[in-house]
Amino acid sequence: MPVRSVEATAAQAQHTAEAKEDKRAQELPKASVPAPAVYEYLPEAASSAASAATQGPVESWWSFEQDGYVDSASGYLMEVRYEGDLGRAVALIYDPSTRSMVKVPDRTGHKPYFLTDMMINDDGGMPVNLNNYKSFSNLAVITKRNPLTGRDQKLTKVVVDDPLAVKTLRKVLTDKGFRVWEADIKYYLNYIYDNQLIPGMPYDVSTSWTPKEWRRSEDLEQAIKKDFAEDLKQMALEWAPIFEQPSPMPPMVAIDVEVLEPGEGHFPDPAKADDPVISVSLVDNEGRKQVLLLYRPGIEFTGEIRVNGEVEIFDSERALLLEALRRITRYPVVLTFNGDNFDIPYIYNRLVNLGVSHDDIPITFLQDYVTFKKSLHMDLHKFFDIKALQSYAYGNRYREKSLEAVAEALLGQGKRVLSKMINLVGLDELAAYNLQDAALTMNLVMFDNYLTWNLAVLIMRISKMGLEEVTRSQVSAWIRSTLYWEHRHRNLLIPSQEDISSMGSQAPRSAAVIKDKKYRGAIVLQPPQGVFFNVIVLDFASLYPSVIRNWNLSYETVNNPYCTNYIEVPEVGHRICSDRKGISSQLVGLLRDFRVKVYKKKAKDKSLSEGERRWYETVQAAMKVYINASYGVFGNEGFALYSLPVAESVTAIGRSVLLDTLHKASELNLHILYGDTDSLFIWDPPKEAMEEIIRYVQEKHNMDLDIDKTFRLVLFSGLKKNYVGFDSEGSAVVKGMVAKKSNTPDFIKDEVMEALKLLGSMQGPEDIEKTLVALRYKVQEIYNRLRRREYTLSQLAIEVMLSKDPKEYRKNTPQHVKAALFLAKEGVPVSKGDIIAFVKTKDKVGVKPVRLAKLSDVDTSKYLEYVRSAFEQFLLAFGIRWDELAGARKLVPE
DNA sequence: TAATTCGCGTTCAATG
DNA sequence: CATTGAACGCGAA
Repeated sequence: MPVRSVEATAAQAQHTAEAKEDKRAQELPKASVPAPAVYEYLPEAASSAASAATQGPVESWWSFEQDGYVDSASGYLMEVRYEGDLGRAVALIYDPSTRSMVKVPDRTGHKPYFLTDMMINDDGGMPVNLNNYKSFSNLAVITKRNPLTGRDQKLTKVVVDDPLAVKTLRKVLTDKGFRVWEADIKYYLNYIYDNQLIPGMPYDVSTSWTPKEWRRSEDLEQAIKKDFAEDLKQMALEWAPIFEQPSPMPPMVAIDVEVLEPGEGHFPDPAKADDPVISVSLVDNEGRKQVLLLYRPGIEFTGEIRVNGEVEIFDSERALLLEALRRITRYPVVLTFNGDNFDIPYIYNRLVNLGVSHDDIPITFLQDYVTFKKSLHMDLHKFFDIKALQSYAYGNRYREKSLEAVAEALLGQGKRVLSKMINLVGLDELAAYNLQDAALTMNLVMFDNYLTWNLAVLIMRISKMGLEEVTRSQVSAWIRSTLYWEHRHRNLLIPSQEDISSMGSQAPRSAAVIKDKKYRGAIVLQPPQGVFFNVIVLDFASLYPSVIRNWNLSYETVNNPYCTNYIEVPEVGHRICSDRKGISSQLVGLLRDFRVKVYKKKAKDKSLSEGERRWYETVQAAMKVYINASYGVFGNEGFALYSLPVAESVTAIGRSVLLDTLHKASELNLHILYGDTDSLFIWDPPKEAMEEIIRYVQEKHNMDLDIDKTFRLVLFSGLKKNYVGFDSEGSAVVKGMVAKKSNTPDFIKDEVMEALKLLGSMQGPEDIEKTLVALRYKVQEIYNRLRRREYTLSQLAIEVMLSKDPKEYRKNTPQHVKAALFLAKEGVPVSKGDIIAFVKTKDKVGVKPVRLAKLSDVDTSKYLEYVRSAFEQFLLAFGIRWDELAGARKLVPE
């Protein structure tokens, strides 16, 4: 939803919505447990404002609070914004000594600008006259090194008074045929880059920025000087403090808002805010829990539910909202779950509807999100939607990005279930429900010693983006930002995509295996079919990042005609410059070395405290997210430094390293069973040969080949990316199998896991026979249960995610979409990202949403097919087909 | 405003 | 009605 229009709509709605003020309560709600306080709204500063809060326009409700602007500050830099009213960048600084947020408008005189090749005439005049443009400030001649040519280049800096003017003036110049650079960078990021600031770190700021007592570690600096590559030492010393400095710990509050629902199947619209807010909850990181309720005739405390928090009842919705807002904005950091799209705009528009002036509401609508004038807003819905974090930091533990799903997966705690429609529940139940949501939101940031918060802070420091930006953008924006900052650090011109693509050939030189892909990826060896005892899995530690580092891969080092010395990439033939170090190669190398040589060790160092170890664990996790994505972004057309030859070279080198290692392995008479991208499965190897191959890879390729797993037993189905390994404790590692997939019904997953226990108990080949007998019995049992309908609907449910809105499916209508459309018809809203649970039915459509289905609708034979394919995958390892095991005739139901 | 390719299983829908 | 390629979702790396 375009946030700007929210504001406009609210403004228009303003005069229609007045005079909706709730009548004074005729009676107080009945006494309940705990006894609620009934408040009349009394602002702290002026009692004369008390009546104003419930009638007529509010005069200076907000301005009696300090606006927070200061000339100088000392504390953690959390965000930089551009404020149009001031016409300046404003830094938000968290000051730990007062535990508050202050705002420091720029005093360094920084202004928006962009670069062009239009040079000033000898007489000082301009080839294109920009003086007529209102926001034009001045021109300056500067010199930057062009990373593509490797040469210094004179450029004209076009300085303006307003970031919007960058857009106008760049067009003026490009229309005249001049080239422009760095015109797409958001102004506040330019401010950070030009001042070489590191968000998340402490500063003293007044007319200039000075780092404030950054923590250093003597030991670490020694280690860097000793262990890091020559070209990275200086950079590493400069970077080290960002991993050592403790993270800021400001007071935080999580909030959640409940609104009266407009009717069955309809949801409140934040753009209109027609329906009253009936409850606002605040839960902070020091244990305070508050809930502000709206009095409604007929809705009372039942006394049945204990509310774990302070409860207050307001007879005026406006007073409730203003008071809630007053409390919320005292906190430097505000957390929500979906606050960008719901809670915050709702509060804003609702207050406008209730007659409060825009200027009196300390909420601000920025370009991409909604926040507070003097506090930061972190929307966890956006944060947990960041794919790189989902997989590398949270281990893919959640799939759906709802509060319910994320909290259940990460905290083991769900939302409260309402006993009836929210409009009708008693006030105690409403309060408990509302509080629980805010508490879950707070916990998602605090669990595991503030893992989420610390991750955000570390990524701020690495990416050089403010908290609000970093928690709302994907990994490619982080990497772009880090690289831009490094370009400024080295006085390098940031090239345009066109500069990069026109430098050398961008055409792919390898054919992808899958159609519609741009270039070839990794090798997957064909595994055998069978049962193998004693299997060692070797894998390359961070193969692709190591390739990027060792081969000096970067957008400016690949196919660069300005280079004199080259190394050719095997198979694809791209030429890698060896004259100088590539910037992304260095960044990836730096993070990789920090992670491997320092922080993975520190995370396990028993001489450190538990708290320190957890911090370093988070540090290494943040680095992992970064380096793992570093290859992929170069293959993404949307990435600012997109370079197909870089991505293609990475995979080509990866393939050649794997193949060479494979070749060496066979020379050593090692029996390779399987391998995928960066791994090799070796059958019962002699120890010496293993040591030999590890040494070989180290010397020949300068890469770490590690023993990743030692399997007592591996079952190969004969399919790629599909096997089960058992370690010495008998616990199973299942890869790729039907039984592992999230869209497989639970009863199958459970039954397969049971069966795997049988298999895991095999000690040697002699046990195979009797295991098969047990398996046969198990399958028969499943069949019988299915036939007798002993599994519940939820065990039979198939859960599939809508990758787009149901209406967007044009070519096909998959089953989960059919079920989703069914739900939509029943008034249940369904949209992109939702997980649809359905069962297979005997009717013509063949599917039904679980919540609308009965056990008798279920088509048993379809489920038997599912069971078959799940079991067949590991039966294949024994060379047995399903029919042989189950006896085909017996298993045809009905 | 978007990290990549490789591989498998199920289902849809076009084709005859 | 059988066959087949494409669409789709999900996982491995």
